[in-house]
Amino acid sequence: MKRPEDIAVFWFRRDLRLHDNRALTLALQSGLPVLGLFVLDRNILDRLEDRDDARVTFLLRTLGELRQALQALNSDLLVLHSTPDAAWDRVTQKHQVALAFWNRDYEPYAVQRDRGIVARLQSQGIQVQTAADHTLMEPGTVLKPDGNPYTVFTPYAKMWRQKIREEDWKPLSSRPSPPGRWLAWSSESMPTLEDLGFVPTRLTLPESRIHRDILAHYADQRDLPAVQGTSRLGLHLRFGTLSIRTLAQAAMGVSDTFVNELIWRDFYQSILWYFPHTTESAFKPAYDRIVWRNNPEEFERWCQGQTGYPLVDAGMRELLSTGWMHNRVRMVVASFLTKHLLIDWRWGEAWFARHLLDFEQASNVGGWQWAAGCGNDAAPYFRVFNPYEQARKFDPQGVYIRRWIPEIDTLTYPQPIVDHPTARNLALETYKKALSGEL
DNA sequence: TGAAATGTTGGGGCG
DNA sequence: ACGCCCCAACATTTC
Repeated sequence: MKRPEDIAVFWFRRDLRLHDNRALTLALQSGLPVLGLFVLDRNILDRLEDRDDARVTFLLRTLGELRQALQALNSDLLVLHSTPDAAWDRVTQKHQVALAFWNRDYEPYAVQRDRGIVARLQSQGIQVQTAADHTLMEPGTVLKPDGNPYTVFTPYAKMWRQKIREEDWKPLSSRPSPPGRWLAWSSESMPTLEDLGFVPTRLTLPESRIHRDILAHYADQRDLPAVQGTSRLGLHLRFGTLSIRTLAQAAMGVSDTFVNELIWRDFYQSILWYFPHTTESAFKPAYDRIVWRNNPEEFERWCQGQTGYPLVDAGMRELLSTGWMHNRVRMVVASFLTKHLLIDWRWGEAWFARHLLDFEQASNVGGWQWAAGCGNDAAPYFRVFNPYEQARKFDPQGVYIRRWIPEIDTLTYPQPIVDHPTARNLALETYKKALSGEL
């Protein structure tokens, strides 16, 4: 009987591509035949609220493409629907695994999951190697001179720009040297959407193309929700169908404003890595004393785009209709929920997490805490967006608003849910109370 | 990556 | 010509 061959396993997670993939390149350089693995994680999928969650459609479509690409190389992609622990047990029982590779993930759930898998594999004598791939400067590489993490963006960005080197933002050459080889085999079939209990989304999924003209005009156009002035690539960065380095290379020297947004992305990854409790509680503890009104009917009207504030409703309807919302409008609706309606930012964070195709936990939590005023380097609490002013400034012709609220000029459009000056003053009072210590 | 309130300035109408 | 008032425009402070 032939002795089974030592193999390497590459665990795909949020890096669903073959090119410019750091840990995958390491795996292919190991000299061992590489088996590609993806786990449809029950811990995650079972908690999704919507059976037509567009991200599951996207995920399965992408896995299908990845699988085809590997089949063209006389290999395959092993896709298992289970918990990561059980999936790895199955892989190590079937194959003689000597090495395991993956790219690091900085979210609290992923950190805990990976810690468990590392222990499990090491106890079986399997060596684990990880790499930095998801960010340009991964958490831990941009620190204050005293070694502590930055909590304010501006000095972080300054240090980020000082520290970054060409190898941090240049994509890897598409052909690793040595070329490496994939394990020659054929897997059982891949689970379908139906197998997982999901149905196809009705939403249109964005492409991963980088438009150079959008980058070139980014600084001037990014705040206009009626215009296609932003990259809309978040979904692809989240699943790794677009390499962050490919995007950075396109933006470097073209749009400093856009690069700044990539720094915000790294910044929030670092914040979540060093302060994982911020998914649950305010970065600034005093803000956990805010007495939210948390009116469920008002929350529902916010969710459905029925607040009677045109810019807010346009944004919330855009989110439900497309799985995406313009960033300027994200700030407006977040300010409105937390300040005008005095609803806990976690409610809004959860709604965005459920509906945004480009949902990224670090950016979502960071952004919501920023808007609520309770985050690191946040907007001061007294900075209350006026939805009418924001519309006047950024949608002066009302093009965006009319696109999403065709009934704007009819009687069917609701009256404002709250009066702006009244709501503003109540928000200021409520925040002030929480911060002054009285209750 | 704000908006409102308050303060200052300067031009024009008018007695 | 001058002082006074009004108010828009801009600047500063406050929330």
